[in-house]
This record gives sequence, structure tokens and C-alpha cells, in this order.
Amino acid sequence: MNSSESSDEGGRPYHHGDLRNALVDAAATLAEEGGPDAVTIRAAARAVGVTPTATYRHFANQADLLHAAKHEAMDRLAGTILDLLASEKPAPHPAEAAVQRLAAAGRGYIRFALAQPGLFRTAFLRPHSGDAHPSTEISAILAEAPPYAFLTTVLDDLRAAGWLAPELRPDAETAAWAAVHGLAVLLVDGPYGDCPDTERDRLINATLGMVVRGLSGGPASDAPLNAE
Amino acid sequence: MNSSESSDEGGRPYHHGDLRNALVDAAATLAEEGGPDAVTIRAAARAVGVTPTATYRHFANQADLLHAAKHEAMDRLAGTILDLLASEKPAPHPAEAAVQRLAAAGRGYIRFALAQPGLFRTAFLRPHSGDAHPSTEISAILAEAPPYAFLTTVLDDLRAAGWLAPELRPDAETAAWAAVHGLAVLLVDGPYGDCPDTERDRLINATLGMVVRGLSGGPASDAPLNAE
DNA sequence: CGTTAACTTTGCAGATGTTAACTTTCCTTA
DNA sequence: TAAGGAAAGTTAACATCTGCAAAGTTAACG
Repeated sequence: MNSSESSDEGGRPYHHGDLRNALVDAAATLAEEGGPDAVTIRAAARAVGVTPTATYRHFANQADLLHAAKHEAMDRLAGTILDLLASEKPAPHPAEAAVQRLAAAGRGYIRFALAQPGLFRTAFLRPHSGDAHPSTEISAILAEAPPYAFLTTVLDDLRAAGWLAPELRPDAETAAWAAVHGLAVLLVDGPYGDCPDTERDRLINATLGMVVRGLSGGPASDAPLNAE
Repeated sequence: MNSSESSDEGGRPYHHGDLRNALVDAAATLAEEGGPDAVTIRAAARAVGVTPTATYRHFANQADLLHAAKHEAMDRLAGTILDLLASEKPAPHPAEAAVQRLAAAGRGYIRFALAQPGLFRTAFLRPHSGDAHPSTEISAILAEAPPYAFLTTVLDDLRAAGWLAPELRPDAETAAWAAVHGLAVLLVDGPYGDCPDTERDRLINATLGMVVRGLSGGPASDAPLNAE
């Protein structure tokens, strides 16, 4: 008689009710602890307390589950950045404020990478060849990587404030993103793996400084950069 | 009577003679095609035409083999950069020449990443916790990542030529490296995965431009970068 | 001729993804 | 309100991969 009880009282109901989300959460937790490789059908099912095959009611296969975990990870990265941006009090001068926000976004990005290396790696897993829609639209990049949106906004502000040189605007997102992402990767996985906190902060500042300086027009705008 | 033949004539000799190197090569090839995950004891042994257990005469375990593959990958990356640097004819002006070499190194770095994504990922595998000697010495970084050496040299030249602002010198390696590495990662694994060649070149130029500009002292050297 | 290094055979123990067929529950419909 | 179909689980099983250890075999070398 108690078999259909969906409230408390012993055995969980036959129907989970929200299994898909539960699996995504479990997958995220697995990624958090063991990186992308830890995201397996069986482990996720085990974590939720469900049979492996039940997973196939909600995901086509393991790649599909991993894909969901990737999106979840990316969302959390975006959330961390947003939180940090929201907690900043803008500087009075517009240009200063924009620069400050750019730096804050970068710091949030790196902070997330350091705090959640497993999720960070998962968020930037190479897209499984097969779900590739060959659209080169910016919207595609944006959908794949929400942080891009903040960058665009901040850089527009920076441009409006007269800091960012007009001719540098087009690919500024990429350049700034590359620097921040690269530093994050080097700190998390790379040779800077175990690096004292104080030195790490210095490196972050140096890199952000280079970005800010490199995006402003300056005496070096006509650098002799020969394409190959 | 022919069983001990080490020359041609049919069956390979019982003793391989250079199994360790052969396995490293095989591991590199595996990494080339399938990334780090493809580097397994059995696959490497299979590729060489040897029993899996034979591997244990030369490597302690799978992690050890993978470690060797990682070093091999890093060496090839360094080789690619060196080759490209060697083929550049230096510009007359010292500063120009230094900037040119910095850009060339960056291009070589990214070129390798795009041409050999599997090896590139393998080269920057996070160091397996356990072989971590907590030395923060620069020499450690250098040993782990030969490209660092070129960077140091080039940046010294840049400094000597008066381009690189003195106060920016200390962490210039990291900042420049971060930008180039980040772009490489974004292009190989990240959202820029399938990106038309022409756009890709533009992004590379934009990023390298930012680096060069960002390392020179300029009007923006006193950017309002508040530490957190 | 014997010691020893290099390699093979055999085999275990543990993962994984995925399919097929069955069962329980819910929800709609007559 | 009872029936019946569809949805969401479960059990069982297959095929395949992995690392690794123990013990035997081959050949090289002093």
C-alpha cells in the first residue's frame, strides 16, 4: 500500500520525478571532482541512486550527458563572473569604471578556474565532432560561451569612454579573452600549477595590465607585425 | 638457427633493441591521433608489435608512459617554434627584429596547436599529482615548458631595444605566453573551433598586436587596475 | 656455462557503453 | 470508475576495453 507513496516514509518512488536535472547535477559534481573523464553514465546514475539504463530515457548516450555537464559548467562560470561584477562598485570616471569591470570579469574568470578546475576543464571541452553545426555566426560562439557577452558589453563601454582605440575594437573580445583564458589554463593545468598565491596575483595583474594597455591606442599601434 | 637473426629475414628478433624509444614514438603517434586519452599501455605495445607487459620493462606504469609522451609532445612544439624562428630573416632595426621574432614565436606556437591538436593537448596535460616537486623555481617551469626559454630571450632583446618598458619586464613572459596559449586553446578546443582561415589569421594578428602594444610602456601604463 | 635482462603467455579484476526485454506507475480516455 | 496505453524505471546480459601481476621462455653477455 505504501508503494506509491511519493512523500517521505521509506523507499523512494519508482518515478524519480526530476531525473534529468538530477543527472545533470550529478554529472556536474562528477566533473567538479574528477574532470570531464569522470562524467560517465554509470557514475551519474550511481550518484542519483538509479539504474544506469534509466539514464537513456533522458540522454541519448554518454556524449549527450557530457554535453549537458559542459553547459552546466559554462553556466556556473558565467554565474561566478556575474556575481563578482555585481559586487563591484563602479569607479566615478566612465573609462575607469569600464577598465575596472573588464579586470573584474577577468579576475572572476580566473577565480572560477582555480576554484573549480574540474568544471573549468569540462566547460571548455572540445565540442564532440558530430554536434557541430558549421555556423560561424557570432551568436553561435555566444551560445557556447556566455562570458563572451560580458566581454562585448564591457568593451563597448570601454570604446564609448574613449579608451579603446576604434580600429582595435573588432577583435578586442578575442584578444582579451585569449589572454585571460590562457592565464587561467596555465595556472590550472600548466606549468604554473603550484604557484604561491602572492606570485599568482602578480601574474594576474601583469596579464590584465597588458590587456588593458594593449587595447588602448598608443605609440605602438603601428607595430611592425608582418603576417606570414 | 635463424632465430637469433637481428637483421632482415622474417621474424623480428626477440629483443627489440630500442623498445623504449619505439614506445615513446608510438605513444606520441597515439596522442597525435587521439589525444592523451589514447595513450594506453596496450595500444602503444600493439603499435610496436610487442606484448603489453613488455612495456613494464621500460615504464613503471601507464602514467609514466604518458609522462614520456607529454615530454615528447612538448619537445615537438619547441621544435616547430625553433624551425619557424630560424627561417625568419631579421628586420634591420633591432626593435623591429625583436618584435618580429616575438610574433613569429607566437605564430609557430599557434600553428603547432592547430596542426597537431592531439599533441598540443598532451603537451599541456596537467601534471599528475604525485610527480609534483613543489619547487617554484623558474628552472622548473623552464624544464616543463621549453617555449618559455625562447620567450625569455626574445623579451630580453625587446627590453634591450628599448621597446619593452622596464617595469613591465618581470612578468612579461607570463602575460605574453598567456595570450598566445589562450588563443591557441580557444582555436583548437574552444568556441572558435571551426573558424574560417581568414578570420583566424585576423584573430591571431589582433592578439599578437595586443601583446606587443601591451608590453610597451605607453600612456596607459598607469591604468586603474585595482587589485581585489 | 650460468646469470640476468628482455620479452611472452596467461589470466585476473574492474571498468565502461549499450541493447533487449520486463515491470511499475501514471495519466488519459471511454 | 475501470481499462489500457505510454512513460519511466529495473534486471540481465553482452562486448569491449583497461591496468597490472605471476610465472615461464628466449637470448645476450661476461
